[in-house]
Amino acid sequence: MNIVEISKVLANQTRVNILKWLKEPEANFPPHQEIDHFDDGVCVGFIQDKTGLSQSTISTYLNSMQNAKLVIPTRHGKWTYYRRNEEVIKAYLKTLEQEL
Amino acid sequence: MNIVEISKVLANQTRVNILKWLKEPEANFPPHQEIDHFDDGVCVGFIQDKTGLSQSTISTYLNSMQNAKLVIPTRHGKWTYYRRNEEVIKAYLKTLEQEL
DNA sequence: TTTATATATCTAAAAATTTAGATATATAAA
DNA sequence: TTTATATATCTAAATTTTTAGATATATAAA
Repeated sequence: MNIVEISKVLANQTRVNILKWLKEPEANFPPHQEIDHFDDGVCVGFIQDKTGLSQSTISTYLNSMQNAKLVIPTRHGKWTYYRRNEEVIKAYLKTLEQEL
Repeated sequence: MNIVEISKVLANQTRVNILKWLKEPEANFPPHQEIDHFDDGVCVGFIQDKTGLSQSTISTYLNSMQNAKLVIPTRHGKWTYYRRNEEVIKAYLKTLEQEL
């Protein structure tokens, strides 16, 4: 858990939005077709649609968020679903409280 | 209180260090000559010495931290002292906890 | 097995950040 | 009132981030 690396992720409104949206996938995204739950998160395409940015940009964003361990990817067929990594998010907040 | 603006400040190890050092000026900086307390924080020169970066860089950093309202400057003679703005730091942590 | 679709990676241009030297300004000291 | 010192601002070069088009890869569908 790296404070500066995670802060870099949060230093961009779109990436903050993605993390927020993933808190309540049902409220923020349409239902998936192949899978009837959001247990593994939301597929890249839905996230891309919601941001309005290009596919490659969102893929890059999600990759940086994954590197910082803020999200966890799961592959289902040809889709990749991303969900929040609550443990790391909690650890980040706790560390900020203690050290900052 | 702007999450992205503050996260940008925290996206740099030196700036995070400065905030940490300012939590305990007595432990992290030599005593000031003209003023026998750290109530208004620490002068720019001491902060610069500790980081090893140039005077203009540290001034730029402190300016960005001041714009984000993370620190408060106070002028004493020819020195500018910077201290933490605990209210904004707390508000940032609270907002992150709620929204993130 | 060819085709379509979802996502990742490569590449590169534009924008932002980092960093420091030079200069300006404000104040204190001589 | 000239000089020295502390900090801020200006300028510019180097680096990093942002962003998207092009291409590659993985899987499903036909």
